[in-house]
Amino acid sequence: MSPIGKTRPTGRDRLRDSVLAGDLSFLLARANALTLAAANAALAEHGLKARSYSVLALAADDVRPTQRELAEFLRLDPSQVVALIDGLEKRQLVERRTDPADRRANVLVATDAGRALFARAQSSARAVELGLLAAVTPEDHERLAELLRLLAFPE
Amino acid sequence: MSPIGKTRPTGRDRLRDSVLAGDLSFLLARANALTLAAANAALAEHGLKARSYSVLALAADDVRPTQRELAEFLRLDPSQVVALIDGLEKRQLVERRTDPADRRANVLVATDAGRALFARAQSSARAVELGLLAAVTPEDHERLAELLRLLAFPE
DNA sequence: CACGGACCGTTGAAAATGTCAATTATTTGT
DNA sequence: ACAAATAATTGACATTTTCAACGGTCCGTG
Repeated sequence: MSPIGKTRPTGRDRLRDSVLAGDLSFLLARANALTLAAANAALAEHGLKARSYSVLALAADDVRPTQRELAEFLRLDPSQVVALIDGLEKRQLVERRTDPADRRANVLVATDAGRALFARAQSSARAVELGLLAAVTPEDHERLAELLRLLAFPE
Repeated sequence: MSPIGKTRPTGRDRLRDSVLAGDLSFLLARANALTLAAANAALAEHGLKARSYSVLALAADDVRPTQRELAEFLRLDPSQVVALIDGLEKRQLVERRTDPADRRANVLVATDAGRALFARAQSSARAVELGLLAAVTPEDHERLAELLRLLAFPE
């Protein structure tokens, strides 16, 4: 054994060998930051951001979520959901329908224009996602999604 | 084949079967949101947040990063790094040393108090991380980290 | 050597997001 | 019928993000 302690990689990216780089929270945060930036850039041409895209996706998917469900699913404050839907509704992409089963609640549905825009936006989003996953083998795509699901939806 | 279209899970969590739930960006965002909240809660007792913890970690690890390196590594604006370091420096956890090789740049080093606090904070952070990974098998921990690294550090 | 252009950290302002408490309308349980 | 709980909304406030401008320093070229 050499008596010398840690050999310090003096190169470009010494930081990548720090303890932090093994930290799951950090890796998640950084991966998320890059992904989010790429997604927002790609969605901009459709006048969307990741947030509004998510809301539109759920509306277009005929899930008929209430605003509360949206808030919890997207981890947003209910008041942010209000603003988000206001924006989409003003553009006629989405409509609030009062839930017949509970007149306090609104259920979100997409208009035809909303569905059309979502279809276009989705293909942009998919393209970006494939680009980000370039270094990951196809079978690992699903593995990654599975593992993330465990973190994203703890029982 | 049944002529009926999509069978709609009418249960608690129909949203989890939506197209969005297969979206990597969404899973990353949600996993990150939960993880970040848990980390912040655990770090609060040490007067830290995920951000300041990350900075302290790099300082304590003797990586001697410049502020610019910190900004890029943590995906922050350089001005945010200034504020972050100001906070830690005021608490004497960290010091700015002007880089002898480039007097424009500051290099960040941890004080003894900073190292001590980091050691304590790190064990809180690890405990939280293990809790979040409860549903993931130990060998998948590393697999997940590997996959996230590919996203977090595209060559 | 001197100069211009690039780069580092810092400041400050503006925009976007996040957090929270209060309000109205409705539901639910008793 | 009533009290407590819940859905959406509003408005206030804090935190975070984003950006442009500035002084000090470095580097390459003339």
